[in-house]
Amino acid sequence: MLQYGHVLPAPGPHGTWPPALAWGTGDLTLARIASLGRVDHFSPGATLYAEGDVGDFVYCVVAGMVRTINVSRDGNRVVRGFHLSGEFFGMERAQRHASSAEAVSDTRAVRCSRSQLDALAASDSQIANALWSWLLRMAERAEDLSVIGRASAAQKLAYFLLDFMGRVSTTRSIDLPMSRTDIGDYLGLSSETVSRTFTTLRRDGLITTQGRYVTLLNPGALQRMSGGLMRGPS
Amino acid sequence: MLQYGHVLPAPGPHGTWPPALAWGTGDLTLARIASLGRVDHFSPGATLYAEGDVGDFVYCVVAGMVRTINVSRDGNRVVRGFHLSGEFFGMERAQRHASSAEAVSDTRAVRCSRSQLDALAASDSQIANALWSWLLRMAERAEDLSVIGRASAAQKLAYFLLDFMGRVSTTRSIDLPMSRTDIGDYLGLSSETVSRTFTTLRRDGLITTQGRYVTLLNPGALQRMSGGLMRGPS
DNA sequence: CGCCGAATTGAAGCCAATCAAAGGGAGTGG
DNA sequence: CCACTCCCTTTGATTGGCTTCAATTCGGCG
Repeated sequence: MLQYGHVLPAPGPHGTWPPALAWGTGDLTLARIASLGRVDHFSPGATLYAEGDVGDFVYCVVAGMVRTINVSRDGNRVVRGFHLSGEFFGMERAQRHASSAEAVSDTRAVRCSRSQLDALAASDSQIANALWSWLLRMAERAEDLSVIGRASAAQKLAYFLLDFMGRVSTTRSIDLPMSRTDIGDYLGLSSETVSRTFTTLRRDGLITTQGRYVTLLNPGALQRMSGGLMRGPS
Repeated sequence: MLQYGHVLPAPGPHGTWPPALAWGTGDLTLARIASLGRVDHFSPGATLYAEGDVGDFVYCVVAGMVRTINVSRDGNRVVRGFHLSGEFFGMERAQRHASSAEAVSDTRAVRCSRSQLDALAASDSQIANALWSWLLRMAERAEDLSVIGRASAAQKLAYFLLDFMGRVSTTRSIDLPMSRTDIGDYLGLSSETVSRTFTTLRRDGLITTQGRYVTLLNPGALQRMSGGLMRGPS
């Protein structure tokens, strides 16, 4: 993180505020972005880039899922974010990547240089909008995360599920290809606690699970449970 | 934040990256900022503005300290930040303030409209630099806070003390006018735990305290204790 | 079928929150 | 000047939630 969202002051030198919020990952924009560069394939666990790598590139997920992570000196792992189809990642302040990026599931992602993306955004307002939406999302998520540290395991997981539901689908079923450990390292919980909390939510009739798929039976209750951490359906 | 792009050298689509990092709150800039508007005085506990207030104003602390806070529906208080002399606050994305601002100690602060500040920053590169530094600092602190949720009480407090030492003084003595409760609400701890942790650090010979003043006897040990949360001396 | 990693479940320990009480320090009024 | 009060801090005791360690089950794949 610490990508543009935290730092960029305005939606462009003379843009309106807030910018149109169409989270412009419709097929058109996604296809156009994908056409920017070569689409590479990554198997689960593959590394797209490592922390400290120099690279003036920006990435966009075309299919699958990518996680960005940090590993501290003492071996603690922090998952900074999960990135889904149509979402950008790898934009950072410094020239070196502050996080590593790994494929969670079978993933196709396109890499393009910043200059390319700049040029594209300048000529394509849809892409510019998509980028802006992304920035706003990053900023909001950063703010959420600063609050989520105080929350209980159930609150954190409820937040996590609602966040994913909002991002990934129009239905109440979501695909969670990442492991419990990944989720735990994202929310600041142990994998066992994540598992236990899933069990609790299941027992309380709030969700059902079948393998990687989770169905949110009662998003309203989850919303209430999350304690208003979510900032609207975004 | 997110409103200053028309004036500052946007690092986004068309700017250089990263921007120059001079943290330009030298006396000159501070004096110039203070000369921008009327300098108001606030007694401890006084409210500068409240969450939800509409106000197209930006603030800069001239002397004293300001805290920005949120109170959730169920009464939980979160301190978003402490703002010292020369630091800006009140810049927010929306037109309404997302947090309340209160004076911690006797405080003098200058308020100016965004348009005024824009104009000033456009004509004064020192002030533009100060604003940029402020944005970067905010970004870094946001990132720190997203990690600090995972830390132990001692790690959090060590981080807090080091952060303040870096901001407030060139010596190892810092003035902490805020209450234990304030610190706790900032770090996500109870006031009792903050107090206990101070006691522990004192007993271990890492700090001494006299009233509001804390002396860091062994910053290196605190640094190690904080687990590398701090990102350099900023 | 058997293997291996992940998920689940159980039991114990630890850290911080909470409840409760005692100890300063500053300001006020007698 | 002293006594009193109020608020914050400190310390103690208990509780609760999460982590850790450990064992079992589940699911995918050769």
